[in-house]
Amino acid sequence: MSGAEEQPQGDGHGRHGLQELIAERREKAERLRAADPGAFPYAFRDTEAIESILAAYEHLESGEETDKRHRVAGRIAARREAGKTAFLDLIDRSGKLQLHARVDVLGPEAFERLTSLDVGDLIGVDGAALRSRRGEISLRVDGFEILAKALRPPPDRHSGLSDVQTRYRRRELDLMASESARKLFVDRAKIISAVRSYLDGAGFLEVETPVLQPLYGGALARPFTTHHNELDRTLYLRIATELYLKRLLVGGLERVYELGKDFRNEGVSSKHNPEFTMVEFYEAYADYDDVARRLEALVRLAAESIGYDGELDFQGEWRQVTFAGAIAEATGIEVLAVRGDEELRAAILERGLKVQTEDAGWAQMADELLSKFVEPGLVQPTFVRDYPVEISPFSREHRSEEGLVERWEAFAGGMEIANAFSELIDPDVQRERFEAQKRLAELGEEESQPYDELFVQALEQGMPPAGGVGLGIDRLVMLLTGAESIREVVLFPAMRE
RNA sequence: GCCCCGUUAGCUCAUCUGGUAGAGCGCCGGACUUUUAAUCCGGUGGGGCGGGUUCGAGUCCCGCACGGGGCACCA
Repeated sequence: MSGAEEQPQGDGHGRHGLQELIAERREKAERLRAADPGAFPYAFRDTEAIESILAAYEHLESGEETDKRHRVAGRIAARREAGKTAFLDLIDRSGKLQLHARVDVLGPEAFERLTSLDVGDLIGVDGAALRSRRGEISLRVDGFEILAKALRPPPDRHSGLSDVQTRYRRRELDLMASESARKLFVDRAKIISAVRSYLDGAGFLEVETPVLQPLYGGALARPFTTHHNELDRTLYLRIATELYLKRLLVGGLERVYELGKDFRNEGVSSKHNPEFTMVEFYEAYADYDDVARRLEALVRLAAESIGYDGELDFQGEWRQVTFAGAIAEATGIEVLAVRGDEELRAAILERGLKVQTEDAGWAQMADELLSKFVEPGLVQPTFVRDYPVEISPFSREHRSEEGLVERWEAFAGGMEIANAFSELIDPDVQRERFEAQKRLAELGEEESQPYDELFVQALEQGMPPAGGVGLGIDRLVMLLTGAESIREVVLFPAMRE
């Protein structure tokens, strides 16, 4: 909001701009304080959620009144006056309830005080349930307290906020104006709760590992860099929790998960926010097929938790395709038959596919073929399995396919939502993978893995065979709520200044 | 980083080729004891920022900021 709010001096015109609206509301607040030192109490207790009141009186006939008293608190969303009676709409997190104010119930002074409130003000109400003649469940106002004055007018109550800029930067306005926005973030909370509930129920231990890390790792991405003054050292905001969680398996915690923010210093888009929420879970004595079953069960539970009834089918086992097979089906290129930079480049150019072939190795090109020509078509939940080793530095070699690793990525709605491996547990192979990443770094690859000696030493202590999964929570929420942009499911998404 | 589009009242939107910027909601005053986008009468508020062309710019030109979509990178 602009801070440049100059007052036109003493010319008497220009009366109802924003400054004048605020001034009017401020004067009203002052009058309320002056008239009643007890105005704006510090608490209003023993309220019920509007949702539960609505549910309790479903059976009432139109025009029927009760003497059952309830207390609710919330924001005034609308006001309809009709002489000596008035209706107010009150909203709380759970819903909207109509209030019926009558001068014969409240007396003229309180009635005047109530009807002179502004849309946006917060009140607490005490009253009896009824269903109005027009059929709406309501509360007759027997008493009320003004809890807070809104000095600024709320967004339009019919059309709400449609300017996305304001919706994201001023999420509080979006939430107060839009029931669907409120519902989305309630759903997000339910989904996260379902994820925890599944993992807790399956014997996984929730843990917390460092966000500030001396060395970043566990994914291929550029980090945010920061500095600790007292220790005088560079620290990185984590890009993944992978390496620390695997060290916990070495330590014997056997089943662990962490749900929290990762940070990647890369572009923003409708599917990417620089800080995003990820859950990673690791299971000792399991492989990538075992954890695929877990992901299916976890997502199914999350979908049920919000009553998902969309197009995607999360029942049963999801479809499975192989990395190479999916690419062959979509492009006609058998990537495993042209396993060299030049050979694959030639095959791509021959078909005239729009793929970055300059300065790109076999694995990068193959991965781009997948994300460009396969991923958008993966609408129903699908596992793509058995990736090339070059782009999977922490994944265990495939038990039967040369040059591949036991890794899958899960896709749904044309978007990647999860990534998993049979974890690499052999320290010597892990050293070689780090060496290979180091060579890539020397060639200028910015997203290569730094060598993590402590991690390798941990593997040298003996790590159990394990399956591990990373699931993007924001994308899961997008999928289950039908949101088209990650900014819709993140309360305060990253924006330019 | 590149390309295209957008930015007008507190909110949602209009404004033909350049010529005094309109509406609904809101707000203020009045009427109304079952309204729900309540209604009726009267009043009220404005061109993202910086330059340029022109007698005159919301409108044409240049630059900037922010947003949206696409491309590139990524989960």
